[in-house]
Amino acid sequence: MNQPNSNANPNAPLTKTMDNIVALCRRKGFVFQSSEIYGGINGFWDYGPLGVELKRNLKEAWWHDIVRCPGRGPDGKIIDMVGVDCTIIMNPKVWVASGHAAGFADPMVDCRACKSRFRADHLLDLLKESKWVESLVLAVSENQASNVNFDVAWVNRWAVNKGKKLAPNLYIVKNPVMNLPAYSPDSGQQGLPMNWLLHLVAGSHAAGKPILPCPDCGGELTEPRQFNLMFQTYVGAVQSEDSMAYLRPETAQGIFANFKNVTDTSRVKVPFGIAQTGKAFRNEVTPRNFTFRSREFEQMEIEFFIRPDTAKEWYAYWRDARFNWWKSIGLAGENLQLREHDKDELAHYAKEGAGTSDIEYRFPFTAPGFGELEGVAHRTDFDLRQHAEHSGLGDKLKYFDQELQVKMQGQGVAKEEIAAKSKYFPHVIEPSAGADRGTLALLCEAFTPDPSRPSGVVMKFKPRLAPIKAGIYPLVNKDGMPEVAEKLYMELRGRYAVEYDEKQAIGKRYARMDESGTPFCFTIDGDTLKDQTVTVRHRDTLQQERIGLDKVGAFLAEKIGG
RNA sequence: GCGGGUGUAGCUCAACGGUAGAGCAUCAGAUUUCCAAUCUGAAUGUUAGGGGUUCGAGUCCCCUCACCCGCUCCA
Repeated sequence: MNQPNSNANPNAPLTKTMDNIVALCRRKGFVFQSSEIYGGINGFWDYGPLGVELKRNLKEAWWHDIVRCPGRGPDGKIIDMVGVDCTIIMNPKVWVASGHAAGFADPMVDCRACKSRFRADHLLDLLKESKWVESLVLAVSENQASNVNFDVAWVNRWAVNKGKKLAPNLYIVKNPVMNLPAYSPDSGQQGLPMNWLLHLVAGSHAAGKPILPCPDCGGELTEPRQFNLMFQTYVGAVQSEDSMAYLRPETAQGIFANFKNVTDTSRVKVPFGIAQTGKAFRNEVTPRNFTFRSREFEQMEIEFFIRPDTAKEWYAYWRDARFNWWKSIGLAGENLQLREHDKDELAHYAKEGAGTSDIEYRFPFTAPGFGELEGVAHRTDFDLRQHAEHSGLGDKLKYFDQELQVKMQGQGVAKEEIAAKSKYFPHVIEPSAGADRGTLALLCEAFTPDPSRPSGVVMKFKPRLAPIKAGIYPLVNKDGMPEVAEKLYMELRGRYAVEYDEKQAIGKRYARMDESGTPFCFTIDGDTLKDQTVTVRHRDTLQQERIGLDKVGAFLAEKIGG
């Protein structure tokens, strides 16, 4: 975000940089820093009067299009979708079952010499790829048949030559004349020969404990430290180990935990989806890039439950449907892309699945790269199985597919087989979107510098998403115009977010509308009083037209849609 | 967490270690006939916060916080 700030020169045209977008968000009341008057708090953001409308519009569009009016699936049938609203704090066993309690805590090590940081569980892999280790292994293996019982003299020789350049902070480079002990597989060291070699050159014998050197410089690493991304809290007034709980790191588990409740009460049948919006919390190591990586954020998640053998088609369906949805709300240009994950970046539960893809937006701070808006993943039956096991419900958590049962009965399948196959754990396609990231993408997409306008910038939100749909203004604050404008405002405000303003010159009011992204202005002028028409001012084109005073509501309904 | 940088009114910036200011924006009144118009007036600061040096600190020193950049991390 360290882009040149065009505000430094008030005469220079505004540019589409993150600094300028953040400044507009602050100035117009889209986004504020949380607890700003106390100096803020890292990784937390508030939405102001305009921002809350924008984010609500995004979430409501999602809820409307996903839960109320989902389309037809790949099977041609109307999609079955219901919603839930689960608590942020759940029984801590949920996070043991989901794997978050263990998996969200990454042990990290730091290099004391060069200050690099690594994941402790990636250390060996990083070392194998390290330049100085490559050189060392080459030097050692060139000079003997076995890399197990090598001569320590060769290691010392490497240390004073190549090692000095490649790994300046390595133990044996700093202590090249030491008498190295004879490490061998029989001396109690565990693991691969690579390990012994690394422990040897890192001076493990001197430190009295097995330590590994820094992949970058060979320096001494700190003990692994836990970086737990889960927010902890306590339930009840007394804090103790027993009362410890977590703020959810994702909303998905509330859906899985309620799977049985929903199927028992709502008459949904596989394939069907459960949708939820809500806050989630992660102690990110580095909150960065405005609201993009916040520690408190809101998700819009669907868990779509399917027969395992239909995973491919449903995965493809949701991937494309979600991509098109983001297009439909205004992220239509080249800044939106769909990216299929490579196998090696898949989450543990998705390795065997039909795939994972990200819907990504090119934010000013990621450009020319992209940042994730939504992930669509085939989660297999991992979560339901985990909850079946950890809750003790076992097979009771399985879905009973009566349609399948009837079908198999018709085919004359054996009774035992029908009993076994008609109860199963459905697989899951999970489209998981970020509401705050979506809002941020809408803000970035809308931000359009325009030197020809007094405001210098116009926020081109689609009417459906715009925080304010229309401004209703008397051209001048007299001659009966305010009365007519106020009456129109009172008629419209029950249905639409509209604004009434009678102060200052009309040009100033239009300019403010450009910055808040209001797509239409209805201006009551002298002619209105004669022929009952008003001027419509279009934000994007600056063009004006006249329509009947009684047509304004229908005009908005048509333009906003939905 | 590590390293580097930044922090003065809503914004953009001034102020030699010696009384914190300007422009724009905002608000009020007047004016008015379609794009930040004009006139008059008003409000605005614990100089990020705390401590220290000094007769005196926005300015020098230390600590904390926040933000930015790089590293790291990112189910």
